Amino acid sequence: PAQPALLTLPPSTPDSVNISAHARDPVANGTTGDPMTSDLFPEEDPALPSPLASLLDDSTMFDEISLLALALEEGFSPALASRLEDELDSDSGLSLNFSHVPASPSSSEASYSSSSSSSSSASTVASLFSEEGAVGYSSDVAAEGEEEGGFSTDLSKISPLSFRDPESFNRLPWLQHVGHDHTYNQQRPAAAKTQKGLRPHLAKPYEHDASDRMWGRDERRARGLKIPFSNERIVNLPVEEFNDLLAEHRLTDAQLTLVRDIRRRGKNKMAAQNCRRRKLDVLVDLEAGVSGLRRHRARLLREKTEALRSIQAMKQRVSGLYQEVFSRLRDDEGRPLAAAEYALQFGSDGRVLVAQRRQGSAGEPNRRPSKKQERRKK
DNA sequence: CTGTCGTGTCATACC
DNA sequence: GGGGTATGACACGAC
Repeated sequence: PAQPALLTLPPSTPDSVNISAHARDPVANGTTGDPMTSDLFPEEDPALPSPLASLLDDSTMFDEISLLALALEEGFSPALASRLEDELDSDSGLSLNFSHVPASPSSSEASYSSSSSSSSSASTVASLFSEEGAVGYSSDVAAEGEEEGGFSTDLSKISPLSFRDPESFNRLPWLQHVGHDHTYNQQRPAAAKTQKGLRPHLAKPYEHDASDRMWGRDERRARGLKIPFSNERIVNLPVEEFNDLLAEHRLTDAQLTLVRDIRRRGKNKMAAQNCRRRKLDVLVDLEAGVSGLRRHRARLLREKTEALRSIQAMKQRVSGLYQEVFSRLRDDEGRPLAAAEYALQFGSDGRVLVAQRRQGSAGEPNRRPSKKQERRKK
């Protein structure tokens, strides 16, 4: 015998009357609108009147919950997942599947860059993506490039978060198959290409044929025009030294043009490499952001499901209390009230009224005239 | 044979 | 205005 003590009712007022015969007067049933009461009866189930009928309409809620449960399987539904995938895969020209990140600026890239790139562009990159943005592009590093490819084998420093560090980026295990060597401005031993036939992707100082071809082109042109210094110097020398170099040698217009072209192309080649690496960085960051948002979304869905369950439990509890209260009500002759004919109304002032249901309309109770009874419950 | 990838180069905009 | 950088677009060879 649970005590229905959850309903707090105000004292009886002059408006309060007991249920009587004329309470069932059909004439009065048509009127509505006691502003102090709210109609909370279910219209479709007179046998189960409930003050939270509208909320107890579970047809949508359960659907929602079941959908949520489905969505929670992996944080989101397959449909949403595929939609996300589609959105993510759209354009960009680059795959988002970074389990096999294809492009990898080689470590020797750093050796190829001039100090100038670490000033403006690198700082811009750093501000956008990482403090480490494009570090390592100093002429100091350029000296290290002499080690022919510069494939360090210090794997202990490898970290998945080291994408932005060109050195460690290149050392990532899943990138190690990319053995391109971009020390284009250095003379290479002819033997370098001989490794290609054995293990092309793992050959240490493997030189990309395309780069060889292109670099060789300028190299040949330079030789053809008898440029008296190396292309490496042409590209990597600081402006002042470069101008000094040009001043030292009396160059023809053709030579001058070629030298400036070589320098421009070399600079742009590095810029392109940096640009592509940044693009990959952006994609990595975006993918991390997507993962974070997916986790966040899954958490919110879990919380929502939990909240819905809680609401459902509360509704059931209230419904039970309603039934209990109603079952204890009696008319003037001591008979239990028929749930099909009467229902409880709850006023905003805390009053609880027994109202007669509207004739013809199964669920809608009569309001004002049926305020025949108001009882206190303790 | 075709598609993809990596790269160099060019054109262009911008600083 | 020259030099450098950033980036989209394109070409090309490798795979």
